[in-house]
Amino acid sequence: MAMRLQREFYARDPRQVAPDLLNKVLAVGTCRGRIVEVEAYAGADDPGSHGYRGMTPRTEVMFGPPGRLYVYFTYGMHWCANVVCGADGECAAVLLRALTPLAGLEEMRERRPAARRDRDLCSGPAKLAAALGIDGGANGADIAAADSGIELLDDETAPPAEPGRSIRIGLSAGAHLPWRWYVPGCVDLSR
DNA sequence: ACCGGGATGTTCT
DNA sequence: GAACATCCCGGTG
Repeated sequence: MAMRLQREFYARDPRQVAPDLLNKVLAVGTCRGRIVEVEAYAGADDPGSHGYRGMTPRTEVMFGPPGRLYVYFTYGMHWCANVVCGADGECAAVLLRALTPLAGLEEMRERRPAARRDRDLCSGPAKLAAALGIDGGANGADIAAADSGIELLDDETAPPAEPGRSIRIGLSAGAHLPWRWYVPGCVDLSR
């Protein structure tokens, strides 16, 4: 029996939440995927965070209450999804970087025609957002609420006892901070 | 396999 | 005007 993650789960430092999110399940409509790669973004301490220079219209959700989705548009064509963490007023989030597809694969293939194999469907932050149909309309969605169309579930698969850890991908500022976690050996990780 | 470049437009300086 | 928490395609070996 899969249980929705409660708000207290998110109301912590994103560097604690991030490894705990490994092997949790993201559900959007009939599509489901198991989280296998994440990155933590803190606010004031973190030059890699969108919120490093303070709140702007784009980053407002990141500074708000935990358990919401922060969805941003990048490179002129891609959406990426974060889970907002920490206390209300703090800037903190965890970027969802890769999933193992579990259900709704046919729908994902339709949304991601460029994916040649199923392991390419969700193996990157913009890929998984596209596969599950997450876009700007989901920004600010409260995934801890009972009536949320987007959910994070615990199906009692424990996170890896020894998760892989590395620096974050694609950053210039804050590139040295080792705030990426992943399921070692998983074939669905990003490139 | 690896590498290089183009797509595309919002956001902030 | 530059940067960007990316992806895809087409080249070469």
